[in-house]
Amino acid sequence: MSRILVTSALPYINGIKHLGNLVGSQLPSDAYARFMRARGNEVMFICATDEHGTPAELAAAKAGKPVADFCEDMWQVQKDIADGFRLSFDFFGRSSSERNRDLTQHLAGKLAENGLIEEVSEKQVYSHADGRYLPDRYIEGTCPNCGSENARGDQCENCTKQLDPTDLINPRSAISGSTDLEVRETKHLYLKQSKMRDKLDKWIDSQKGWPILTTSIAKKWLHDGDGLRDRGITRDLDWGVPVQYDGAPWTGMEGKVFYVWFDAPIEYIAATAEWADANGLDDAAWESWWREDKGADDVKYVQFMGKDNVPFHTLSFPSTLMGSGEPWKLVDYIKSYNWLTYEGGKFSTSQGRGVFMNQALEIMPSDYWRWWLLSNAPESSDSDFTWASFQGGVNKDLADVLGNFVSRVTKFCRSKFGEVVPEGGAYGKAEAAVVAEIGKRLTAYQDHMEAIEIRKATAELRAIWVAGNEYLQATAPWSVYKTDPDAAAAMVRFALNLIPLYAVLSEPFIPDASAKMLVSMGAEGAAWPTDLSAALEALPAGHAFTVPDVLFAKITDDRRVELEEQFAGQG
RNA sequence: GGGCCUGUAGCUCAGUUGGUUAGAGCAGAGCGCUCAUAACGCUUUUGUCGCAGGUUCGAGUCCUGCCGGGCCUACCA
Repeated sequence: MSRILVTSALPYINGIKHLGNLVGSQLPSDAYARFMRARGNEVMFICATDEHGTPAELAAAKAGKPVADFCEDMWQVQKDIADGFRLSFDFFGRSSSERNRDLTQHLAGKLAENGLIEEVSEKQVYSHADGRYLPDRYIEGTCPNCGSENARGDQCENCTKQLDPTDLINPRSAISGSTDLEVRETKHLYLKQSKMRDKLDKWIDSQKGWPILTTSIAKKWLHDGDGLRDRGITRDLDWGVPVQYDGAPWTGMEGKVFYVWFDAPIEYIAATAEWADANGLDDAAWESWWREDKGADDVKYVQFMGKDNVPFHTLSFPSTLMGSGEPWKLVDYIKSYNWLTYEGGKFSTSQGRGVFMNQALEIMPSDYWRWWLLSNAPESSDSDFTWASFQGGVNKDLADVLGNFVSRVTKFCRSKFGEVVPEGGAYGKAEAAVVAEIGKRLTAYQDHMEAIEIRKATAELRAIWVAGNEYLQATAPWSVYKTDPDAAAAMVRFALNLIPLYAVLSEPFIPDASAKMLVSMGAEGAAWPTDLSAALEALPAGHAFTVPDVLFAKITDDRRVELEEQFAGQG
C-alpha cells in the first residue's frame, strides 16, 4: 500500500468550465484517484477554485457583486458541478482561503530570506476611468506593425507580433474603452527563478518517464534565449493575498497582492490544510502529505493539468518550494493533456460553442460523459468531440457491450431460474479460459492505469466486458438449458459473477453504473480482485439478486441531431 | 521568426530499443445465435504507414528537405 497525493489543476473562478477543461485534468485525475483507492492505497485527492486575478474582479463587476461574494457563489456552483460529475475530491478548496493566504505569505517570506525575491520598479499602464492598473492584454489599440485596430498590449492577434503596451497606437482600455491611460512607475516583487535554473534543470532530468509534452515545455522555458527568466509575483490589485503583512520585509508594497499564479499552486497545499480543518484534524494530518520531514517522504505525488499549465508546475511552483529551503514535497509525476476540440473547432465561451459542464449534466448522465471523455482523452494529441462519436461510443461501449451483457444475463436467469444465483453443475474449461483471458486483460488494464495511460486502460476494460459476451455466445446456456439444466446453471452462475467483477473494475470510469450493478447483485462490498477465480465464485448458489433497470439508455439519431443543433453556437 | 507535437485502413487511434504476411475499435459486407437495450458472436474487404531523398542486410520506426494540422513563445489563467 502506498500513499498517493493527487492534484487536479485548479479551475478558474470566473465561469463554468467546458468539457475540454474537465477532460484535461479533473476527470483523469478522478479516475486515477478512484483506481488507486480501489487498489487499497491511501489517496489524498485535492482540487480547489483559483479565485484571484483581474478576470475574477471583472467577472464579479459584470455580475454586479462584490468579488468575494461572487467567488463564494461561483465556488458553490463549481462544487455542485464537480459533485454531479462524481469527482471524488477529498477536498475542494478555495485559493482565497485563510490557509492559502497564510501559506503564500509564509513561502514568500522564506523566499525573501533566501535572497530569491527582488524588488523591481517597472512601468504599468493605469486607467483612470477603470480605477485600476491594466494587465497588458487588457489594453487594446492599433498595431504598429500591421495596422490592425484590435491589437492587444501583449500581442497582435492579426500579425502575431509580440508587443509592449506602450507600442500601441491610440491605446485604450479593453474594459471600458477609455483612452484616459497613464503610464505609472510601480514597484513589484520578482521571484528570481533564474537563480534556480540549474537546480530545476537537474531536477527535471532526474525524473523518469514524464510525458514528452511535460518535459519539452519545461526545457524550452529553461533554455530558450537567456534561459529561465525572473517572474513578477505581485500585482496592483485589490483581490488577492496581500503582500503586506506582519513581519513582511517589504515596504512600499501596500495595496498590492500576490500574482494569482504565485498563490494558486500553493493552494494545493493549503487545500489539504483546509481538509484537515474541515475534518477537525490537526496540522500533522495535512503535513504528513506535504512535509518530507513530517511523514511525506513516502508519498507519491501526481499532478494532472492541461498543457497550458505546464510551465507553472514544472518551474514556478517548484522554484517556490525549493527556494523556501523547507522540505516541501515536490511533484513526482506530471500528467499533461492536450486540448479537446468541439466538432473540429475550438470550444468558445463567447460564442456559446461547445458543451459546458452544467449543460452536459442537464442532458446526459455523468457516466456517459466520463466514459466518452476518458476513452477519448487527448493524451497524445488534441482530440475532437463530435456528437456522432459521443453517440457511437456511448451506445456501443456502454449500452451494447456492458449494459446489454448485464441485461441478457440477469433476464435469462430470471426466466429460467428466478432471481437467485442458480445451483448445479460446475465450472470447466470454458470458464477457465475466460478467467485466463480476463486475467491477462486485467494485468494490462492495471499497468495502463499505473502509467496513467487512460485511453489504453479504457480499451482493456472494454475488452474485459467483451469477454463476457464472448463467453455467453460460446457456451450458449439458453440452448444447453434444454438438455442439461445443471450445466446451464453453472454457466449462468459464472456470468452473473462477472457482473460484480465488472462493476468493481469499471468504477473509476462509470461510478454510478458500477454502484447500480453492485446493488442489484447484492454485492455492495465487492473489492478489487486479487484472485480472479475466487472473485468469480463470490456470489454463491442461492444468492438473491434483482434484475436492474436498463443501465444505459441509447442516444437516438433524432436526439443526436437535436443536440448538434442546440450546441452549434452563434459563431 | 524560434521551439515542440502531429500526419498509419472511410472515421478515431495502437504500433515498444529499426527485424518475418502493419494492428484495434467504429463504420461496411457475409454468416451464425435468438438469452438480451434489433442487442451478441464469428469471418471478412480497404492501407505506395503525408511527399521526396538518405543511412542500413532490413525503416511506419533513424537522418535531411518539403507539404499539411495543432500548440507554445513568459502580464489571461
